[in-house]
Amino acid sequence: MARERREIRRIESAAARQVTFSKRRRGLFKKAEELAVLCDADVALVVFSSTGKLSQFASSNMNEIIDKYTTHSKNLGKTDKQPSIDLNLEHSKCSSLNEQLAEASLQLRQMRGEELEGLSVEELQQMEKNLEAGLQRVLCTKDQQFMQEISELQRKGIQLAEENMRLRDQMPQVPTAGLAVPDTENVLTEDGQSSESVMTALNSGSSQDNDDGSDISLKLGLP
Amino acid sequence: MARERREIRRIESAAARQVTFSKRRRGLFKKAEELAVLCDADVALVVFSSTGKLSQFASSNMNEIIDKYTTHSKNLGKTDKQPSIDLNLEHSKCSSLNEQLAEASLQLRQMRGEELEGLSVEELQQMEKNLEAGLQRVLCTKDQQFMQEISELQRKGIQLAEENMRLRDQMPQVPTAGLAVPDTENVLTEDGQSSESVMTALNSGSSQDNDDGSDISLKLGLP
DNA sequence: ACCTATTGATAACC
DNA sequence: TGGTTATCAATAGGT
Repeated sequence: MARERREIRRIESAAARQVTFSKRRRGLFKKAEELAVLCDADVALVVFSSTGKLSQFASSNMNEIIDKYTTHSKNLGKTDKQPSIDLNLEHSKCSSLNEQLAEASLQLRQMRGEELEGLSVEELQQMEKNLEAGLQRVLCTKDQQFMQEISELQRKGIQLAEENMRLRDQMPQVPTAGLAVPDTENVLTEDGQSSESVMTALNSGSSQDNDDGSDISLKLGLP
Repeated sequence: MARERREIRRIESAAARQVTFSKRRRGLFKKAEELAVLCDADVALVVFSSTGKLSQFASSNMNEIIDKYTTHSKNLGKTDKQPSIDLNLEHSKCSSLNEQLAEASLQLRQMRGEELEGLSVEELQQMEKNLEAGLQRVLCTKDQQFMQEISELQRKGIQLAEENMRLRDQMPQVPTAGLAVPDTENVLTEDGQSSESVMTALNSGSSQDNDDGSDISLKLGLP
């Protein structure tokens, strides 16, 4: 319902998923409340985000509604009893967690290339796709961090060069023979960065495009 | 949202209320499911109509979600006492499992390239290595399965060809004019598969080649 | 149950 | 996270 129709399947980008979650959750809760008010219904809504955060809505009292629900569904489900309901709950939760954990670690092992024997060709192709996508994102992130580190080093280098220059100025008796010191070039900006360092960072930043053949050359514009 | 705006307050007419309830309930459940799918969230929705009829939706298992809910809200809501040592044991087991599960799913998400922001360059490099290794093994396994499938198909093809030859020997009165082999085509093999089904399998199998560069061409050495 | 004018929700962008 | 806008989706009222 917006600029463009969206397919109803898991949003891959974690950031986009989070944004959509916030917006749609708000909408869902609003509609739940409207249904409760308009139609005099008893509504309970529980949502766990993919990061495990809980949101809830209940038109009356959540626990009452849950009780009412369990009572209703119990009529079809169970004749079970004795050993303390709480303990049963905990235990089933444990089992469920155990299963989830087993599944998750199987997936992890498979992503590392272990225990692939039972998989179909289609599943293998899917894994290949996922691994390649993950690898791409990892490479991207790594490159970004490299670039960041480089910018930082460049900044420090220039700072040092300026310090250097100042020191030389204070010692006019030392002859600055040879290649050195184009002096007045590095002019300080407010925050202490020189205009040159900013330009260098910009240039290295735009050179990022191929996956891992990053050939970043580090040049400290040393005087 | 329609011909006319409707105030959000209880609908007095029972008939109109019922109609609106049906329509809006459907919409609400749809949106609940969409949120669950799009955002990978765990959603539970329980609705009692004003006449007491129950409707429910749960993205996974209703009881599990309710358990998770009660556990969560217990942590904030209550000064609960000593719920028996057994229960404490179970609970600590649960917590540990929960932590492990959280860790495992974080790793999975990171292998899929999400939530990489906090990682150091070293960690990223390690992940890159793992992903590449996993990818290699997946590709290997996939190729093996392809080859296995191909061998199997070749075996069956040869079997069929032999069968074919035998049949022709037994029917010398049929002139093998041209390429066509009318009506005697569907001859059962030992395991009950017809030759036609095998040919179909061969065709569909060999059409898979362009995603990883393996271009295996299948030739049945037909007599 | 179906139809459509209209309102409401929201995807993409900032 | 919160605001804006162009679009898509839900639905109120009528048939």
